[in-house]
Amino acid sequence: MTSRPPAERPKRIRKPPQERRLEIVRTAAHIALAFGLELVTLRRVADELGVRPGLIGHYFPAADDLVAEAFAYAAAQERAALLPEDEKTLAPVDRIALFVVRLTGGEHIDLSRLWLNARHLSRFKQPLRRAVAEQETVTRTALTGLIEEGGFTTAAGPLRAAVHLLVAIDGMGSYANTDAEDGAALPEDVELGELIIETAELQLGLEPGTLRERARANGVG
Amino acid sequence: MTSRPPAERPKRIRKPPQERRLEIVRTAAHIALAFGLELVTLRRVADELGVRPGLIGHYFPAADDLVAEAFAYAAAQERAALLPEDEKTLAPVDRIALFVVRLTGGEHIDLSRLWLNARHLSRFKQPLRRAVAEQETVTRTALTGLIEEGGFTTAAGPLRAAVHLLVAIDGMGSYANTDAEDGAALPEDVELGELIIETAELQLGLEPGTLRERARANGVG
DNA sequence: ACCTTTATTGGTCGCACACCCAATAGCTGT
DNA sequence: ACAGCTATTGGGTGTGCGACCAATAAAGGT
Repeated sequence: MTSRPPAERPKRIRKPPQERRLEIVRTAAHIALAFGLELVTLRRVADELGVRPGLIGHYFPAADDLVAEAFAYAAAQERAALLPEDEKTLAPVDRIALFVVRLTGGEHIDLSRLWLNARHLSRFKQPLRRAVAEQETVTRTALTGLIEEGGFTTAAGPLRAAVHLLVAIDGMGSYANTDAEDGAALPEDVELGELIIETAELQLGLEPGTLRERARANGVG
Repeated sequence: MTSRPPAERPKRIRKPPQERRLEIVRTAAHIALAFGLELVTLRRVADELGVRPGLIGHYFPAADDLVAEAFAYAAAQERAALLPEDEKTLAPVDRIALFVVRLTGGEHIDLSRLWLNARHLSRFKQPLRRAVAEQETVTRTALTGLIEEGGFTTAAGPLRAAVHLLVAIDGMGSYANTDAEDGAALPEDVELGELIIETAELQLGLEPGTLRERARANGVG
């Protein structure tokens, strides 16, 4: 028993660049969601993927670009889940209802964390700042379009109504890392999600309760 | 000329612990405001202060505590600037007007950045999370008190009105790092500060324009 | 079958960080 | 004037990071 099996050379798996690249971005997005964008590091992604760090550096010579792409990937997925393409047949009020109710449902807490993360980190990383601005614009445009299309009675036009709502959503997201144990940030009878829905109904000139009702009618909530 | 002047021993200045400690926290708060909380590091603070890193470690054996105190210090100063003690004689509506108008005036952009920074970083640092919750509570309590005292006609009580407003403010703060160059995050005719003031007036049952007017009447704006 | 291309490895370098510890020197009370 | 306390220094350890590079091996074209 003097000879050990020869150190098990890791079989080298070579993939088409496009595929490998996607794999890397997906993994990075997963890390970003679960642990935060600052942990999207060449080493970390490589570990998760079972390859060597140098390989990640080969695809992303500047690590900041990977961070930005990871965020963009996750954010795009999120939007697809909140405003699915296959719901385009629904009335605007229904789509908005689903959007808001899903968003405040509590399952998107990790997404809120990610956005908060990105908004802060974009202070230091220009590529990420760019990606955040892009994702913002896409969502704002989509929401503004829905409001226009729905013919709501807004106080100052669809765009401003959309921004009002998005600001409220980001405000709620600011509390995503607040732990109830650390001094009870909010009295428990104040539910942030409720406030967002109130804001939406206020901005769109809807009767209180309309959005939840529309969402429930479409099987959410 | 073989002998150089003996390497100029840095004169060792010994200060009373309390004073030194305050000095350290002040310096840390300054760094946090100017460069971000992640740059509040033992080395960095020591450099700024002209001492050796070990000294900072002597006062703050856990670096996270310094970060938390730096934030708390800056946040407390901010509140003192937005809701000064010596304005307690003013009517609640005036104090709230000054609070909101000062906040949206654009000079507090670095404070918004700091809050965003802290809200995100508190995900990883428990002492900071605690400090954020504390500062939040103090501000919310003060604002709720003002709303109560002012006898406004709120839709759902002073606390909820206060939270509505604070969420909107945090939402605006989310955009503190958005650079106009990176894809024009917002159409320029949408002024976030305006939206906050609108929200405040809406939540407090005030005529549009009231808050700016009250602020101007008190010499701000 | 060989040859070119390049995806992938393995390792190095320099940097910044928190944390720890022994030696030193300024201050205070006696 | 002296002694004790401790604020302050100087240096060392270990970690994780991005960037860089030469060597290697898998795939594809001819």
